[in-house]
Amino acid sequence: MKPSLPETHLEAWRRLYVSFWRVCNVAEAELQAAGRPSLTWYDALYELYRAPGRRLRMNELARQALLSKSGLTRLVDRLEQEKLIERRACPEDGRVQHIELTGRGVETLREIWAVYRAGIARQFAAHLTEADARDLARILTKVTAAKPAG
Amino acid sequence: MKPSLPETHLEAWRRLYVSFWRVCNVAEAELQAAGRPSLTWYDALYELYRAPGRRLRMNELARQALLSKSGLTRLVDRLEQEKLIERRACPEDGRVQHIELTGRGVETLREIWAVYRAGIARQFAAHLTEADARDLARILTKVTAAKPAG
DNA sequence: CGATGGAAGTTGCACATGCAACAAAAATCT
DNA sequence: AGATTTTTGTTGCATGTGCAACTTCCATCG
Repeated sequence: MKPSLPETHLEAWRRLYVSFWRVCNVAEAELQAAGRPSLTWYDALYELYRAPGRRLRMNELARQALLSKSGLTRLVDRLEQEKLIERRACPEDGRVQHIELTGRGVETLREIWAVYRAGIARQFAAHLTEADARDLARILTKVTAAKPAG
Repeated sequence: MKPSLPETHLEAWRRLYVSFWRVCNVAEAELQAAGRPSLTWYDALYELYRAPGRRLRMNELARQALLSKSGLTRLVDRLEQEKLIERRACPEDGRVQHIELTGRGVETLREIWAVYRAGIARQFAAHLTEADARDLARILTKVTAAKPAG
């Protein structure tokens, strides 16, 4: 199977790639300067925040936070140490750990978000009109909505 | 300064974020399955390939490959070990190292690109019309063209 | 039931990366 | 010229991450 990749599409990917790193690097730098945790913690806390009951199993969280199983184990170790989450044994399945966001976790999530949000606003949103943003979201939804398979 | 970040813009960022990781994760997995180096190597080799004379100084390469100075030192160590680049002392400035892409480096670059390209085509480009890609590139250029400052 | 197979998380290890401290060389200043 | 400052790249250390092997528990099948 020969994948077709016209120059226009390639150029779009390049721009997306650079945009992503531009925003993330700035945000990471600002988070560190502000003494806040990194975007990795944000992603994990945010996924928990969105989840029903503010908790997820390790497996689900790993997939949504884009980490490997082992990577997540260590991340959860750190989050637990900071009392941002709690590990709860699942009564129905002895293998499963429920990771539950604490109040302190929500608080930290908001602190990170304040900084992250500012970075997105300045490095990204400030350059886009309302129409731009709408188009962008519409087009990229086609990518994200598709099955991740190959 | 209060940064404004309307919901539309935020949604656009979220889609971009997920799109990026989707493509990169798949590409990384496929590169590893194919026994090829990672995207980090690709980025470095590609920047060298684009550069006039196919060489750059450590500083420039670090900035373009989005790595820290020390990170790049180690990366260049590995690339040199594989004979994909060569370190050349700069005759005009004793502090500077010119990093020069070798023929073998170009070859490896093409090998990585074949796999990477397929990933982009399937996970990204396949979902976009020509007009989508054009719009995407046009809009994101506004982001990438802006000064990275804050 | 007991045995086999599979799934969920955790650990050992290797490796890649960033920060801070450093060495060497150039630029600047007096 | 000599001293100070700046720039460029490299190293020590700490940290974060993935893969593979392992443990524990559940599911399935005889």
